[in-house]
Amino acid sequence: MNLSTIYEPKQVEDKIYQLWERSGFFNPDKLSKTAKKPFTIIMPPTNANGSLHAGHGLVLTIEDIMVRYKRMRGFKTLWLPGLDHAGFETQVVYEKKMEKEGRPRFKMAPEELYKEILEFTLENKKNIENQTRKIGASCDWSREKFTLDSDIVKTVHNTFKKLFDDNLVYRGKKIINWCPKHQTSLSDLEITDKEQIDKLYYLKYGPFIITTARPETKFGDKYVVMHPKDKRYKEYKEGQKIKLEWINGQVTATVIKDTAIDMAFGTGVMTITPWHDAVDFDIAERHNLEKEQIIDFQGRLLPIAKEFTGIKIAEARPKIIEKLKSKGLVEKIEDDYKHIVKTCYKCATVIEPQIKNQWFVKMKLLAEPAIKAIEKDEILFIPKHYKKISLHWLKNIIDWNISRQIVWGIPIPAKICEKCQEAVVDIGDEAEASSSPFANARVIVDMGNEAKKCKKCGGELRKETDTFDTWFSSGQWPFASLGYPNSQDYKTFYPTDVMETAGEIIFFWVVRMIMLGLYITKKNPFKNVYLHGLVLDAQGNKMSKSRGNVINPLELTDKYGTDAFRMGLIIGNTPGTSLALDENRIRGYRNFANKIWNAGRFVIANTGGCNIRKKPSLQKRDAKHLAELNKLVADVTQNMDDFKFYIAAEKLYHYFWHTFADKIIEEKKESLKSNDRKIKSSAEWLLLEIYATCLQLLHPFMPFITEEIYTNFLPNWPEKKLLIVENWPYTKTLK
RNA sequence: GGACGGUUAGCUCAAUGGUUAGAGCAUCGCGUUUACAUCGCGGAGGCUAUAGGUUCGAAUCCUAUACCGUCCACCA
Repeated sequence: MNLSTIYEPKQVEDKIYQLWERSGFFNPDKLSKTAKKPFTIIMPPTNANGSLHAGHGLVLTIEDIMVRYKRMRGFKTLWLPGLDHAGFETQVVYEKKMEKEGRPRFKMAPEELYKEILEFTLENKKNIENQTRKIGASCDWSREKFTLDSDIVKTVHNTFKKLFDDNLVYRGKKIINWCPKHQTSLSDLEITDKEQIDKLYYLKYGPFIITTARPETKFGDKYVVMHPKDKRYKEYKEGQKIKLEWINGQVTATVIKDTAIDMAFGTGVMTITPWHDAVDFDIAERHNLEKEQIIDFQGRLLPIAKEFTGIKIAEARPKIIEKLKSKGLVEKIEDDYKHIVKTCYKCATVIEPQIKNQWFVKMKLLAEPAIKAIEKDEILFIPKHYKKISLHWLKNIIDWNISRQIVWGIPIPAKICEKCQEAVVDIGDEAEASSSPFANARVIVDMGNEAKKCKKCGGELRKETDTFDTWFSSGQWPFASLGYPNSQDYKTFYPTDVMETAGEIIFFWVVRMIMLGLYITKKNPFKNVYLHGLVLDAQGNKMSKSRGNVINPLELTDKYGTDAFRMGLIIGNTPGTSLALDENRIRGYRNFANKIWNAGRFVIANTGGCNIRKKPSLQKRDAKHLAELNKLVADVTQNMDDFKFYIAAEKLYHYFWHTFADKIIEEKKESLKSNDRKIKSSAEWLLLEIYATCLQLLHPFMPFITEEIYTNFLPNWPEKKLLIVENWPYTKTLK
């Protein structure tokens, strides 16, 4: 190894990745026949709407470590990569792009928009795949899946049909979260609470004083609600009618008593707007009250507002108050009313609750088996506290709105009667599923055409235009991506072993995968859930485009090498806690890579004739060093099995640098000069043995440099393989 | 209002009830001995947030308090 004293990652990484890809060992079918026991990780499908960020770097590194370790342990190891169309997320990204280009989205035909986003996604695909390779991910590209592949769409449709047939899906006119900017409904998880200070208005409503922060919704209010036990209002009876003067003239109010009222808030009386408030909606449902829309889906007032019709609500509010003042209906106004408003998690627009016909999944029954599985520890969470968090959420679960009014997604395979709104789920004759991923993703899913007229009323049926919440399809990813129900892969690799993803999306994704997996396959989709935290910048701030502190992982791998980048992500990062990504640390691990390189140069130069398979009788001190190494192997193996990669990596770092390089090599320099053949050969064998073993142990963490040295510079001995499929040293110590 | 975390060296974080609580970065001193200056050797830096308790033994387990953070929740 007559090479430079500096390790040059750029001259190594691409070459080595190609070597691995050509070897075929990413594919479990190409591994040794002795590899029988499967080990499976399904990669969280990458959003196909941009580039990799540091968080992806962490996902790929952690999973690659697990996968490389298990592969070396002799498992039939599958790491299945995937891409997510990421419905709403991608459409938002694309709309922003269109906005910049000055092209309004809502003027575009849905098919056109779909086509453009598909093209955009395909462009990103190559980019993302190459970046994934740069991180060193040893995933099986031959099995790559995309959430819009026709076979995936088919699985998703079948699941939807089964839910519908089992009466677990319904189409209902319920109050939903409506984003006026994006013109779609959102699930409860896609809402961000924001604290805000507004005015609180005390208004005279007949004999009552009511409080509201949203006078613009009050046009249609005709129910006045109070707590049944409120003594202040005991003279008013349920159902009692009261004539009173309101914004646009006289109205008749009806008294309603409901325990949802907080007697301590304001005056203990409120009027309700069931169309635009979830609490009010519930009250109206309980008492079977009329509901009326006041604000349209663009956020403008409807004709019920008379002279305010067509005005945006923010603009209308002060004008309405002016009118109320002129009529003497304003009692007082508080300026510092602090309250929570719901906003769209993507654009921060204030959510306007609306009543709309939407598709919902009943979650209570689906949650029960998941609760049991988690309580019985059939699924283990790392870190443990996520068990409690999941259970708490599952036990308080509410129905899930799975329909979105966006084009970029899997169409909901249903028809709806124009007349009576009866829905038919019609998955029809789908085209045969294709085995080729992504390329065959279809723009529009073929729907069966059997149902033409409504069975109930004979009315015309129209195709549903809504698409699924993207999490509805990714919630089925473990079994869908493996080709449920008939494929050999599904039979071999499901249930999977580990689901590794960001703790942030535990409700969005992980828990829903458990529910849907159990519902469809009757099996837990995975045995372990490993959740990592956020990757923050060096100052501990969340990375965001607006803050301008986004770290591009590729810049770091370029600067310091992928191996150093990976070590920087792993060491000091315990599961579940966020990690401040400090460039200085990565530089430290680049130095470590260099240490490995130079120690290699020394070992190889001084052990030329040594055959590692022929162990000489060791000097006493050397035997002690070997015993110490074996202790390290046992410890590290245990750490790997316990998912404690941060400890394993740190131990290896320390052993290699401060024990092997600093002490053992220095000590053996004398022995290597010795004329006593016994002393010399003992030292040579020991150095080579320790060095080779360290390369094996370090390989999951630092795959490039270790493979490069192991394969290209270490002497050849019988049965030596590519490091990626070399036996994990533990198997040696077992003998 | 509920739930879940966290508090350890200047900074970022480890520590599987058991020697003297460890790393990296930063810092200070010394050192070019042909594997490596992307280096080596050495040092300084801690009442492990606070107060109790359990234990032969606690950073670690329990209780309370304080502060920081995250998530969930329908107060108009």
